[in-house]
This record gives sequence, structure tokens and C-alpha cells, in this order.
Amino acid sequence: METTAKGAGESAAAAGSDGSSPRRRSAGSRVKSGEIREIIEQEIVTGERRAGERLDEQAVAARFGVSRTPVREAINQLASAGLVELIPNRGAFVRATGLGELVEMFEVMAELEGMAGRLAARRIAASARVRLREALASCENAAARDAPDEYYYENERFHQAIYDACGNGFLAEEARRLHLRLKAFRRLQLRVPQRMRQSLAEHRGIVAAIEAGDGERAEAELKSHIMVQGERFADLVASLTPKGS
Amino acid sequence: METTAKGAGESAAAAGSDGSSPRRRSAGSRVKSGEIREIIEQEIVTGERRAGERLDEQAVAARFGVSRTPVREAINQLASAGLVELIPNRGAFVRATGLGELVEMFEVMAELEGMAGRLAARRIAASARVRLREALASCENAAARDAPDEYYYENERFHQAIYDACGNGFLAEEARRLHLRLKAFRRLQLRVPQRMRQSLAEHRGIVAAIEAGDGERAEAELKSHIMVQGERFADLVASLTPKGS
DNA sequence: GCCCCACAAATCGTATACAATCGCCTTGAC
DNA sequence: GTCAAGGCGATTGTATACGATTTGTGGGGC
Repeated sequence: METTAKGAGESAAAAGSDGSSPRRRSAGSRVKSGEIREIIEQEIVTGERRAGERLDEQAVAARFGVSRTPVREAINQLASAGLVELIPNRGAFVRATGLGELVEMFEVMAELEGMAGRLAARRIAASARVRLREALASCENAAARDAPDEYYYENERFHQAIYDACGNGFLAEEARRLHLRLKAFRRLQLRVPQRMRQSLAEHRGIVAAIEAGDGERAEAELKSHIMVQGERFADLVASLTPKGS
Repeated sequence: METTAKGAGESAAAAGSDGSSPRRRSAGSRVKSGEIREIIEQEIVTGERRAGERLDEQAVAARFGVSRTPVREAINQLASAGLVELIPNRGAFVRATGLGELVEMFEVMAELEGMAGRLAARRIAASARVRLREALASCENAAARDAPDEYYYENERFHQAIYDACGNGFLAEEARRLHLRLKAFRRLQLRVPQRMRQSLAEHRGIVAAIEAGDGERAEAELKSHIMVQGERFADLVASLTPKGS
């Protein structure tokens, strides 16, 4: 319902202006606290910052050409989001998001999505139904053109549409948060061959269940839809990390 | 697992030292950023601060005898927790936690608790089982002595025990967060007569289901256990708010 | 040789000062 | 009389400076 004034749609902008340039103060366009948060967040989720790495306030401040104050604010927000860990008088460290925790997060995500689907099947409004259909159609298009990146984006929209359709604003917000946090990891597993087509097939089943008003089925399908992602991802990570957790 | 360095057990202290004295800097014991957060948080959840009220940084700073810096930090954390809304260059306003949103939150809480119970029934370890039994026993004691406040505390422990037993640290943390946010509202509905005894009976059933390894039953019982609270609470609020919504 | 205490370095947390932005009120013109 | 534009006030956001707490190291004592 009410946009929380900062949690909504800001990550897209950050993803676009990613790049490696530290973005020093370029004559008049100072970086603000929010931008710093986005950039560091990107760096963490993309793995540019290693887990356990200490991020020094002064160093970050110097890098962006700002003082410690906005950096502190950014770090605090990241700590609230669970991306960094604040040790009282030691500093801020990027939290190690181990494989185990990731699986846990996918497990919770599956439950929340399932819940949203169940509720959506019962409560979906006409306007939300239209948006859901549109989102599915966009997914079909992207898949037909065999465009993974596009599909990735439309997939976002599809899931957002389900959140919005569930009739529980709080749930929608929580799901959005988690979705955002898993974003980086989710992206990887779309590279798996055939995953896109299978994902699309699952999407169709989900929409069918929702349209039929079958909450139980929608829930079950969404749960497995997410858990498959989690498992695939676990396989992927396990296959390319030599040292293992 | 990892304590998030600030989200854990801090509200109890705030509840104790509540009071009306603004707690000006009393010779050597300055109030810190965290304390300010706790105090304002208490004021918001207890309704001392009206919804929509703007909380002025300078006013708060003056009241606590500190500068604006720690106040800003406290307000930011409250914004992250969803208790206040930050409007870019306008200020911070305590968010209206309407009845509708509360019901939504209880709905999500029920789902998460149900999930925790389901997982706990399958995965519970021996040590966690002991703690769960102890927590239940403590609830029994409190109920036997007809001590609502004590029961309230032991009830907390009971649910925490389930979170810990579910084997999913991330879920446990999320559940804790939500539980904390609903704390103030939860407390009210224990005043409802007979609620304590009924709650205890439900606790027994939940433990029985978990001990039996029956995940489905544990989930169902926990869900209804929470939803009953939500509904009771909705009744309560609806009965004592004249203007509605 | 080991342990304890003290000092120093570093870093966090807070205070104070400044700049930039936004809303509102007043004033002027149409 | 109404609308628009500009200035003014207030408030947020950032910069810089200081104090307090903690950690690590070095020296002295047992």
C-alpha cells in the first residue's frame, strides 16, 4: 500500500549505472547517501566485495569524495537489510551469505510466494488479473525470442504482479524485500539451459490455478517453482565452489 | 545464528525504563542512539505518539539533551523497521499502522509460524526439544498461577523455542522480527478472559504435534493459534475505536 | 619464561557548523 | 480578484571536529 519511501523501485537505477568507476564527485553532482547505499549493495550482491571483508567508513568516504556521515547512514541501512554486520567498536563487515543461508532464504521465499499465490487465487481483483495476464504474456514473448535477460526482467514483473494480487500489502512488501535480496542469485540460475522454458511452463500453470480460483494448487505450484530455483542454484554454487561453505 | 548486533534482546530494557521523564543527560550517562530508538519505538507502539504525527529531529534532540546526529540514526532505523515514514525533505512521520495492516501482519505471522512448526516437526534436534518442553512447562506454571504478565513472557520464550527448533536460521530471524513488531499488540489481547487457558491448550497441541513429527498438524495448529490472536485483536480494536479504520 | 598492566593507536559515536533544498507567504501584475 | 513568481523561513542533509571506548602491543614484574 504505502510506499516505504525507500524500499520500492530504486535498484534498477543502481544496476544500470554500475560500472567500475568509483564515481567521484563530478562537478556539482554529489553522490547522496542513498546512492552510496545502492552502489555498495550492488557490489556486495555481485560478489565484488568478498564476504567477511571489512568496509572502512573512511575509505568509502574518500572513494566517493564525501564525508563519513552519509557513508555511516548507508552502512546502517545495509545492516538493517542484513547485508553487512555491525560489530560495535570494530567496524562493518560484509556478511557471509553462505550457501546454507541461501537455501534457507529460498525456503522462506517459497513459503511467502506460495502464500501470496494462495491468497491471490481467492482474492484477485479484476485489474490485478489483467496485469497478471499481461506479465505472463510478456514472459511468453521473451521466451519466444529466447532472450534470457529480457525474460529475467519480465519474470520480475510476473512475480510482482502476484504479490500485488494477493490483497495483503504487508505480505507484498515482505516478499518484495526478499525477492530483492535474492535478485543477484536468481539471475545466475537463469543461465541454466532449458530453465527459461521450464520456468515459463510453470508460470502458465500458476496463472491457470489462480484464474481457476484454486488456492491450494497455486500455492503448491509456486512453492515448487521457487524451490526448484533454490535447488538449481544450490547445485550451481556447489559445482563451482571448490572449498565448500 | 549470528546476532545482528542490534535486533536481538533490547526491547525488554526499554519497556522497563519507560516512564515519562525525558531522561535528560544526567551527569555522565548520556543516552545513546540505540536507547533513543527503543524509547521512541515504545512510544509509537504504545500509541503515545499518534499516527501521522511528525517527529521533529530538533525537538527530539532537545528532549533527550543530545545532538541531532544520534536522533537521525534512531529515526532511520525506525524507518527501516517500518514504524516511521521518511519523506525526503519533509521530515519523519509515524506511520499509521491501521487495523487493516495489522490483520495483514498477523496473517503473515501465522504463515511464518506455521512454517516454523512444520519444519520443526521434521527437523527438531534433541537440545531444541528439551528447550521447547521447558518453555511449555513454564507456560503451564504461569497459567496455573494465573499470572498473565508472566505467561506473556513465557509465551515469548515458547515461540522463540519453535523458531530455534525449525532448523532455518533465516526463518527464525524473520519470525523474530515480526514477532517483535507485533509485540505491543499481542500483549493487549492477553487481557481477554480465558484467552490464557485456551492459549495454553493450543500450546500443548502444538508441542504434541511436533513431538509426534506431524508437520502438517503442527503447521495447522500454529496457524490457527496465531490467527485467533489476530482475530481477537481485531475484535478488540474494533470495539474500542469509535471512528473506525 | 609467562602473565599482567599500562600506554598508544585506531575507530566508532556524537557534537557542532554549514549548505542546499523545499514549502509557504507575500507581493506584484494581469 | 486571482494567479504566478520571487523571496524568506524552516528543515533536512552533509562536512568537520572532538571525545570515548576498545584492541593490540610493549614493557615490567613475578
